[in-house]
Amino acid sequence: MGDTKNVKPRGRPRAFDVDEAVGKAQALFHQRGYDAVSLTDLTGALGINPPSFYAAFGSKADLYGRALERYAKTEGLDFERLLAPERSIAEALAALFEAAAVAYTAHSEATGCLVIEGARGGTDAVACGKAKTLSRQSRQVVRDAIARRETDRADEIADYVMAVLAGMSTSARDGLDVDRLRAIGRRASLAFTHQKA
Amino acid sequence: MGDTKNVKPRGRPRAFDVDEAVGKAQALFHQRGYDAVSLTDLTGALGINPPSFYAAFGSKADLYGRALERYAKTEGLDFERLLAPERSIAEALAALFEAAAVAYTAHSEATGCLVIEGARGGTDAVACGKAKTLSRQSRQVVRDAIARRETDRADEIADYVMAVLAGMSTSARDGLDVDRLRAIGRRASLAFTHQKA
DNA sequence: TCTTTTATGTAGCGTTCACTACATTTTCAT
DNA sequence: ATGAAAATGTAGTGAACGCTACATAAAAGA
Repeated sequence: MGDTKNVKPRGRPRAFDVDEAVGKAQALFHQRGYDAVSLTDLTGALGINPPSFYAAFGSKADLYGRALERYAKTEGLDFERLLAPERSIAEALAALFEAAAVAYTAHSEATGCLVIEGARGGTDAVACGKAKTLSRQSRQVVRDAIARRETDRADEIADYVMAVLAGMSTSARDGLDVDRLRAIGRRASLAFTHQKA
Repeated sequence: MGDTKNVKPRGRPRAFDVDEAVGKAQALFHQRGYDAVSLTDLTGALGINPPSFYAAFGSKADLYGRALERYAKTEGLDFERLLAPERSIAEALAALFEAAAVAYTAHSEATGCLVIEGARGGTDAVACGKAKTLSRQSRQVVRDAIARRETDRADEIADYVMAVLAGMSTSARDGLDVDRLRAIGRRASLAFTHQKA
């Protein structure tokens, strides 16, 4: 089972590992952002030449798309789990912000959220659009999870949650350590630990 | 009094108004961000040619610096006033977030905060540094204003305030209208309306 | 072996970028 | 009038960008 490269494809075999390359690209994009990573940077880091790059990935933006997907699977926040329905909203969001604080500072040279930072308009509209799509999907997941508990306030709370995550991502990129980021997250979840109005 | 252009400088007079040009540049940078505004965009918008541009402003990054300063003076949040010591922390921060909601959506084509968005690492390290300097100054003003009331928690609260402002700026750029932004600000200030622990 | 298929390395494409050399024009000071 | 000073328009610089033409190398199928 699993249709991973069992049959040999036919022609000259690829001299580098594609998945590994996507991982390296993900790290570069996360460190410096899409615009600040040039094709020369990428081919240099992968040890390949431009034709091999384009044969394997199509374009810089396409590779970015694969890096985003890989990030979402391997390092992105698991919203479904963190916002599981057995927790109260207060507990769930406190857990979410705590997880964000840890995740956004996990790699000292690649801080913040790749998706959130990528969704900010840069020079390339295609690349930015890919990140925005993922960001919207995340928002939808968050919104739906909240709606199970607070149906009418779901949109408003989702706005707040996305804003807090964006603020924490910004702060992480600004150099705040995990403890200061955690404090921001705890402060942000105070909005739910008391009131009801 | 005031040493505004009274004495005529000597040579050929400038064919355009420099301050007005800084204003146009400020608007362009605010709309698209530093990297996405090319010199061709700038000279086109100002109706001048590159030599006039460089004679007047020195470099793209220098003009950006002047645009940032102009923004801080004309459209930036007046932290000193908003965080005036006669208000409680809860009142002051609620007022700050309310003002941010309005300011960040005041121009439909140039949303968010120019300083915060500019401080995110782009391609140009010099331009980014100028924005970061202003951002740090703002943080210091906020921190000092808070310290007058909550001396030991000033840093932690300042982290939170800057993160909220960054999140609101992100949300504004994402297209949220003033009401949704206001709701985020109100939710964010709930952290201060109750607790004391 | 011989063809087909795919990936590779070399070299360079066209475009856009921020920025300038240079001659000219317009002003003030003498 | 004449020279100095400053800004202008024309035209183009070198560098970096994402990307590609093309011949060659390495594998599988016939």
